[in-house]
Amino acid sequence: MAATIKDIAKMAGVSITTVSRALNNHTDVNRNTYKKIIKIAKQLNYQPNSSARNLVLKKTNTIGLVISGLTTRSGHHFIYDVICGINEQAKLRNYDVLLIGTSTQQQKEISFKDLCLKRNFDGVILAGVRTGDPYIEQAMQSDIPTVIMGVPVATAFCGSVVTEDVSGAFSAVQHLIDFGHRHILFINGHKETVVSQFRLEGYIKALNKNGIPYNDNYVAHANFEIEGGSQALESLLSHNPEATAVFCASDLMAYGAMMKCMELGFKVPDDISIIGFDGIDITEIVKPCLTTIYQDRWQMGISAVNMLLELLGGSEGYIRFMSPKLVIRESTKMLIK
Amino acid sequence: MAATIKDIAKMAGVSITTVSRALNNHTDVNRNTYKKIIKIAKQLNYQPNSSARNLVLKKTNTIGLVISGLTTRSGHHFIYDVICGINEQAKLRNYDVLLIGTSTQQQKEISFKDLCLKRNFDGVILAGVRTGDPYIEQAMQSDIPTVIMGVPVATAFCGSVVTEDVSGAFSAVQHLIDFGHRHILFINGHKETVVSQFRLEGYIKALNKNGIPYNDNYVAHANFEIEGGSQALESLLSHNPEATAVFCASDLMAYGAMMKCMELGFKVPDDISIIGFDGIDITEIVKPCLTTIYQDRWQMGISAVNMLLELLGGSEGYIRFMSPKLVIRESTKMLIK
DNA sequence: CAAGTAATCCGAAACGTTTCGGAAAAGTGA
DNA sequence: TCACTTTTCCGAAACGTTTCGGATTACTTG
Repeated sequence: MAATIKDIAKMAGVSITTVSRALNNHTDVNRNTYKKIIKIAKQLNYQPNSSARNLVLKKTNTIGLVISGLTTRSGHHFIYDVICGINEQAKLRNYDVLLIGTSTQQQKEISFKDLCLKRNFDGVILAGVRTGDPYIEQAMQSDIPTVIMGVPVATAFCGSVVTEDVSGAFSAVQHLIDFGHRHILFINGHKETVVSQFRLEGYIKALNKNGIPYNDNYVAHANFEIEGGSQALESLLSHNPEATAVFCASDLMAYGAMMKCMELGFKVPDDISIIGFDGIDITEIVKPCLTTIYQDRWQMGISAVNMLLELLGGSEGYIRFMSPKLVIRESTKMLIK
Repeated sequence: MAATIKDIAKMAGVSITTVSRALNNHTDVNRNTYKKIIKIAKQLNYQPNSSARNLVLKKTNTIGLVISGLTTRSGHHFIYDVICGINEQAKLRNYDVLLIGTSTQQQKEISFKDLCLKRNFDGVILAGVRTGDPYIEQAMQSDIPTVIMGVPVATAFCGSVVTEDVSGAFSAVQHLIDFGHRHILFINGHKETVVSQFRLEGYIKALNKNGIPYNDNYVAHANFEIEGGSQALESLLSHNPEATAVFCASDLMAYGAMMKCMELGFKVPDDISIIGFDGIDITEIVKPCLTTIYQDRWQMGISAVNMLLELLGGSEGYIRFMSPKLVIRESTKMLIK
């Protein structure tokens, strides 16, 4: 069906070796035969068979993008941009991206190494994993170049890109404190996720720095989604009516919290200030616009690809920290005593 | 490095033929040698080299997911779910998904056929294309099994899954009419997209059916995004202050319109009813919750994969219509005279 | 003109599979 | 025991590339 190198060789009256060398721009092929070969290749609409190529080159130019929890509802707000960034950058660097959705459950059914080996990935980017997910350990122990997103690890073949969650959370809380708030609730993500502990750390740090005692009753764990934020807020507020501000570990939870506030008759930001985390696009749009800690997800994707290519080039893994940025909008307000 | 079939053959003391046959569960291999081979394979953590396999089998078990405009802002609200559906279903049917972002521009740089040939896709799902995009024609003319999303075409190797935009738009407008509205604005998507013409058709149909004259000044074209909806509404409303309802060809534009309404001092739905299209997740959440025409994007992804596999099985392409559903929420209201 | 060098080319092996066409060994029935 | 089948195995070719190691031819240069 499709034209092969043999067809070209036959038509050009040369050996397949010469065709291969011409097509790959090697030096020792005559200018004229080169031209002839290129012309025939064009004419036959020749495209090299990648399977054959990969086989002999032992390189697929494909990176596996393994995403755990790809299909969780609302996941798109965060991971989509990462995917786009990866996709763009990979294309730029001449790599293809093979998308593989997985889950904590499925990770138990097929090992990370098997998953990758079977597909001959040159390297893989692993995202969406939670603490305790098998693939984290397995990736670190395998010799497949891998960059893990969101989990700070570094080995010979394994790097990571993570946001500075501690400082992000810190600046969120500091912002609220700067606005005069002292009773600050914290709706964190689920415990099994690495970022949650860091964000808690940042929360506590900011409190400490400002001489505000940490109160365990002020923090709740939810699932990063709207409903979770909504429920958590209701519970937290009923036990701590003195609170005037809440820091949410995701924008979606922040919206959930905000809706619940309105439902309960509190105005945002007049009665209660709310700050989110992520900087998803609707924060710029839905009123009141959400003050948040913005993560450049697109750039995270780009960085991941770049790091992976460094690993492929032989360098050791490291941790790339991305600093999130405080974006002040309408959902936080100076506290009036 | 990685174990090959040869290694197993050597260890088991049999030929590679036998190993291959055992691994592929052929019948003519002795029960005991079979067991021995399987055991050694496990022990060596053998995974077949897919490049070699693809080469001889002339089949990659990979489908190309070619998405034009993957990286457009806010695109995630729609396409993400489609991707997830495709991903899940492909995995279920034992196919891998290779993601390729493209654009109208890039389509001019490399032909659809070359793009696919180079990667040895078994088949392709093409999404996000606009009328006039080169890949539509090229896909239809190539012999690569392809399903196109959103463009109703059908050839021997080419099918499509599309939503019934006409009836979707019709029921949106009918809903507004049922609520007593007669002056109904329409903020459509850009003209270059296929769905836009169908939605306009549905809009007009509903008007006609109810004896309402069509007014060209009532319809504007925008870019499917928030800002577009916002601008379009302002312009439309300033010229047609008698309007009491607006139908938007995307939820995002509906939100843009809604924001602008609020800004202009109109209440939604009290002063103006708004209905969107798509049913993205925030329509359930952001107040007032948006009445909309819901498209099951996940199911569209699944259907696309299923159709592609039918094409791969040798059947002819056809058009799969998905019916969108009217979901009545808070942004539309009975008109009080 | 001889000898050395540069420019072009090619044969064959290799990559890791699958599979065709048989061959050897073992079992069957008379 | 013989002729036949069945069971179990294997050699070799093929898939479409790349590349090593040389071979041929043409060009220099003194």
